[in-house]
Amino acid sequence: MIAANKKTALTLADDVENLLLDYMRRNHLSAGDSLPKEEELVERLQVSRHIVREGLSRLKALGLIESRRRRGMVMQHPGLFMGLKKLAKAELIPDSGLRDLLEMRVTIELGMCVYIYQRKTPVQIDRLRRFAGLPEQYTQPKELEIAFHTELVKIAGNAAVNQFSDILAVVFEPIISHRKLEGRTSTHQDICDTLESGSLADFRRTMEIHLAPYTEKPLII
Amino acid sequence: MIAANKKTALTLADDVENLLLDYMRRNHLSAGDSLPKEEELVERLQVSRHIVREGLSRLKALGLIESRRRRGMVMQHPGLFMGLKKLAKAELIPDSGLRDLLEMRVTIELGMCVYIYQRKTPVQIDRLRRFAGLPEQYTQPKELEIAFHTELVKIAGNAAVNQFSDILAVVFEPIISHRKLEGRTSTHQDICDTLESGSLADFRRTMEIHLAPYTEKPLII
DNA sequence: CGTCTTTATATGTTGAACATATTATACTAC
DNA sequence: GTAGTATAATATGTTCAACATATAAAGACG
Repeated sequence: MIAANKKTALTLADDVENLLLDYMRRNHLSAGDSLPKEEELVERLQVSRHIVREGLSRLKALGLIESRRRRGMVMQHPGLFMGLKKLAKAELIPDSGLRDLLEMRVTIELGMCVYIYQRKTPVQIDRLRRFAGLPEQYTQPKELEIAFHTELVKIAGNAAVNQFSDILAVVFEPIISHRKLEGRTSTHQDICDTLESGSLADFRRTMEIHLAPYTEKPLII
Repeated sequence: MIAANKKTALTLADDVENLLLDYMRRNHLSAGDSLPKEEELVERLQVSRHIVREGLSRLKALGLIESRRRRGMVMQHPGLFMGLKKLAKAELIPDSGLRDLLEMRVTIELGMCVYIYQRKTPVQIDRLRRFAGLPEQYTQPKELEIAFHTELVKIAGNAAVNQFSDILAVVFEPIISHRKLEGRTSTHQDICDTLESGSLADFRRTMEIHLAPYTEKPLII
């Protein structure tokens, strides 16, 4: 198990990127704080302004900072899945990745049933019902299916899961097989009903039935 | 609900980043393919080389490409969670985010029980046992706890989940409360045993008991 | 045919300069 | 003194023109 197949020698911009990340960590910077200005970084790191800007640019790509003229580079609340978001939007995730992500997404929803049930409020259920039974609002039934589940999982109130779920909502449409969904025996209406007035066990069972087409063996495509 | 609080006018580097992503999508580029060389991009996009390099640098930050001297920019299989990985390594995820991620991670493991059980092999179980009962290999019991669960979830064979789980393994150690784990009634050995020779229901119940400290109400810290 | 040398090429790095938006300051008017 | 406006200062945005360097490809040589 020899260590390095890594030929790629570290470039100066790579170093700057890491040094900036390290600077943020050491100084416990959080959203709203600013980084030293480019000129100062040039002096402290002893590299050209160009390289500094490349390093900063990478932090922008990660959604960590935003640059504002005359104010400098200010930190943002980092989106946990910014990279995934860009990959998804650019449709650069290979099919194998999409399948894994779909399995992951469905698994999360199933596992989150407990929290959804625990943390539900009447308002949220009302809101959810709007996505449950009004297909005429959407041209494609698939979109309705996705929107409903995106909304459902939001009830659990887990911010990380919500970001994840929102991003994925865009990319699943093409890989969901409509035929597989037709045979199921529990509807979105049923889910709303059991969530509102059933037991946790009822709700979970309804969800399991509803998601069965996704969890069965040869997973779509 | 007025639309735009977005003051940040798009910079040229932003455009280049998006154009490059779009170029990859349109041409169905995947790992191994190369992008046009910088000089060519300069001509086609009519911006300075510096700007082109900034755009390319951002794709590097996302792990989408790697630059090799004299060969150009070649695409990599994109890590789905490259952004999260960098945030985690730099310890830039706020505590609220870590809590959500831990809940997400535990939820996934619980939901993945079915697949773990379905896809297990004797070899994997043997490997898992190495992390189950040999605390002397680790200085901190917490590290053992994390390593075991990281290994366990790998049996499901979901690449996306594996990446996610590997990244998170590094950051959870500080936020896991050791005291809460002490009272539980199912051990890593029990998990191995039921996975090997119990029913799916047995395995799932053992997992639920084991993960109970994580799923109980006031989630750590 | 294989090994070494040379050359061409794409990325890596630097410097100096100018453009531009926006904050901060100074100034005017009421 | 406060409000509104003109002015200057400042940090980021952009460009151009070089030179450095690693390395893949071509050529020379045994």
